[in-house]
Amino acid sequence: MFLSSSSSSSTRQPPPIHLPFMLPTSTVTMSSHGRAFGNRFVDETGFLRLMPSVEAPTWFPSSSDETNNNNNNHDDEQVKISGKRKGEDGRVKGGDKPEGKVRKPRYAFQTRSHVDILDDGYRWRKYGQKAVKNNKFPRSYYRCTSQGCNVKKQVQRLTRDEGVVVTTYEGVHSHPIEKSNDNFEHILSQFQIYTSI
DNA sequence: CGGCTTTGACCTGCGC
DNA sequence: GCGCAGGTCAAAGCCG
Repeated sequence: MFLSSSSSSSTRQPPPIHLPFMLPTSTVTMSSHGRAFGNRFVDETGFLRLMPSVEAPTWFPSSSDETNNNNNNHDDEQVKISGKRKGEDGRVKGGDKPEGKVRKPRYAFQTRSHVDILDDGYRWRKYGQKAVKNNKFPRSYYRCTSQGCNVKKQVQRLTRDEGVVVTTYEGVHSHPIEKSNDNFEHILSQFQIYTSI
């Protein structure tokens, strides 16, 4: 089908970009080892910036989408919340897990890079890929491989700006980060290298 | 051989 | 009610 840029198939993983943040529990202070980014994470010119959804956690209320039109300043290529389903027979299909109606908060941000996989220090397993309407790049779905950790993330590249990757996290890790990655300066410099090409 | 990716099928919610 | 789009499952295949 469609390959999402250089990252797929032939060789397993391209050199990943390391993102040392921990998932926030309530608001959006992304932090890594005590280092807070706040929402001045970077911007337009830049490599990394928070999506509006991040700054407004009410983006995904428990009951489907009643408020998802509040913050519709995402582009047409927004990361859209939807999909809700009740499992029957305990089998889960489509949508997300049947953990009642409580939807886990999602946090989305953009990065400018030519690789899709942002290595945030956790181990992820890909469980799906879907073509998205109005987007020539597919969206990839990942789940944290750590036992008992239900965190998921979606990765999608924008059609309009192929250099931009939108990553959406859902849930909070229930375990410590698996790889050590502090040195955020180094990481930022990586982004600069990527963007300045 | 185990872990991971790929990919088609399936399920659900939403809009018309 | 129907069709579409998004999200997940699971079998098969690949790779280290």
